[in-house]
Amino acid sequence: MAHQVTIKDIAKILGISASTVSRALKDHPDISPKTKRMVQAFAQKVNYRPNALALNLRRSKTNTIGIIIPEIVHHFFSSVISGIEKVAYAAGYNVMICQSNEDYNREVIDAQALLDNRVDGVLMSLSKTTFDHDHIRNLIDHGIPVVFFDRAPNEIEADKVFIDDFMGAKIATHHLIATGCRNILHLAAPSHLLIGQRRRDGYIKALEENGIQFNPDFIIKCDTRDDVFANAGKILQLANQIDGIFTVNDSTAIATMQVLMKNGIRIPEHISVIGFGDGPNANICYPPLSTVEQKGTEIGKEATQLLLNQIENTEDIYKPTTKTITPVLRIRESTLM
Amino acid sequence: MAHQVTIKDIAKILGISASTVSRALKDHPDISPKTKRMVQAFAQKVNYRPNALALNLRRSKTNTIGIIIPEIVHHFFSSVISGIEKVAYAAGYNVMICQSNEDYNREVIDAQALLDNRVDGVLMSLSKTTFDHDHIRNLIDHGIPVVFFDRAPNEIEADKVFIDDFMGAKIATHHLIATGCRNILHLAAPSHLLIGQRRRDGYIKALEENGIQFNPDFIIKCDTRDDVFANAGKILQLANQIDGIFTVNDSTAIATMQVLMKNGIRIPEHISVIGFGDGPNANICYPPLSTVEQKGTEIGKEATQLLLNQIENTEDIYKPTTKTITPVLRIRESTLM
DNA sequence: ATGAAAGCGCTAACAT
DNA sequence: ATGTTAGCGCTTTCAT
Repeated sequence: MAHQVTIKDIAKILGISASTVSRALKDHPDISPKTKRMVQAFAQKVNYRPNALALNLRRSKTNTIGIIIPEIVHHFFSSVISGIEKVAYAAGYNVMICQSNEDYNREVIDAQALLDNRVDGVLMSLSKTTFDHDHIRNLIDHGIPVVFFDRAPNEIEADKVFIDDFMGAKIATHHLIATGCRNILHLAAPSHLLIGQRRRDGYIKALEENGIQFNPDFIIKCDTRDDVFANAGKILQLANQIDGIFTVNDSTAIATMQVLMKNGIRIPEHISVIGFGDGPNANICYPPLSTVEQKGTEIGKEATQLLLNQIENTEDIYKPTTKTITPVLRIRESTLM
Repeated sequence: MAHQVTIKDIAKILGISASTVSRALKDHPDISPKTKRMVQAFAQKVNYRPNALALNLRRSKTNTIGIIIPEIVHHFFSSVISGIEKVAYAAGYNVMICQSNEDYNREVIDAQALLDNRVDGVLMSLSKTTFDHDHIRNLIDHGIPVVFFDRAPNEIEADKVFIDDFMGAKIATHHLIATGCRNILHLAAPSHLLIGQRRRDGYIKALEENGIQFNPDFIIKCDTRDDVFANAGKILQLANQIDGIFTVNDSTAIATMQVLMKNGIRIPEHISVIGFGDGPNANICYPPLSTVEQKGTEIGKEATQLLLNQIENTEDIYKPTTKTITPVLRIRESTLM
């Protein structure tokens, strides 16, 4: 097992001091060209690599970004990670990932572990069970910048990156209207959830902007596959009054299409259906689902960029920004052209 | 911004030496109960936390596991990460994730970065463009244990964890036969890919074990959604000679069902279909797909366990193991009961 | 142009 | 029972 060669090793072998080696390696002007060449050539030969642990301790800087995420196995979140990873890597940072599993206690421990390891910054999305934010304040108090994505606490001033749910819902509904729909059903998430509320508002706004009277009967709380089956009767009963459906997420849209088609309703000829999310199954279902792309990768990239700005601008006092990413329409075959 | 309190700080305030503080904090028997109480109480009060950077350097041990994975946004791989994360966390380790993006050069850089950071071990799955393994040997030469999952090099002796593709295919085919199928089509991956070959062999073996004559016409190279559409004619032509289809992955199965149903063939009444993978869409498609679960989480857990064994058993020479995870059948509605 | 020494925070011989 | 010292690998003043 090969021992990692250190600056001291090089110094001893070359018969010079460690400080000279250190300087030579980083091209310090004081060092004579001859010494530099010698040291650099030798270092190369023995495959010298600085010990990151020692550097970290010395500089109190790790070039590592911490991530706290509710769950990794989820298309949206894994896309975010992927985006983070890309930008972080390009800037010379590593990523340390913690999964809270939607558990507040775990999130607290994760935050502490990242602090203990002196990560240079933290990107996080709150767990569903997090209502207290002392662990986050603790990070910030210790000078660790935090940027939130997707799920952020109102109580904390920090950079935040969101998808624009309102706009996404509006765009989706506009698309239905533009392709001729006039009576549009919305399958919604409960309105105590922010996304439920925002997407619902976007839907209503789009109707309004097109001079379509909003009909409260055309909103059903129904945001999971099972919900759709439970509400199948209600949906089918409305089927002959409507010509479009906007659902709060893709899996609801897909289940809805299945229920409708099973009952002889053709999509999009009789009813157009549009979802929200653009996960992998939007392409695989039948018919391929028109939907709104949630842009996880871009959210991850943006959040990381904001974090790096903060990490590298240590100078002045930082004014928190909130960035809103506008989702884009993915038109497939479940809506008319 | 709160300065992190150090052992030295505590020592100074309490008027004792740093070593006494250090010992008191870890309940060293030499320290008097009185001093211990004093130190521990004070440490608690000021929320003392050991600096992981200093510990890492001192012990040349980071309690961090490195992961190199081809891509994060992929159900199988993200499940593996999730499994890794669980076991690692329970054992007090953090995870550092690198995404090779199926790029050999990136993989080399990632390996080096993990080495520089002195991770205690590495879990990896090779990128598709990796044919040289010096970067991996480099890790091992420097005493960093490496465990592979899913994609491993034959040339390297190391722990490896795989899903048993052969067995999975056999189980799937057996299930079709057990539910009455006799003429089973296999939509296969190219046989130069290991999984293509192994799954194909499992299919043939199952036929054999049931005394069913293997018909070479009943294997079509077809392993993507687009492939299915391209081969739709061929598949439909065989439709009246067959009663079951085993596909090499789920998306192929789903596309096949769509083609068949569009042509009036009922599933599973006319033809049963079974896939391989059990990604999120197996539940969402219509009809819900019977398939073979690839057990990503379990693979991640097993691999991590093997790695931890190696990290912690530094004593004797290590004899590499290969672990094969047997996949399990997920029976849904695309096959008969 | 180079070297010696101190220090980042912690621990573990080695004193006493 | 406690303190002193040295050292993990590196950088950086401060000499020379």
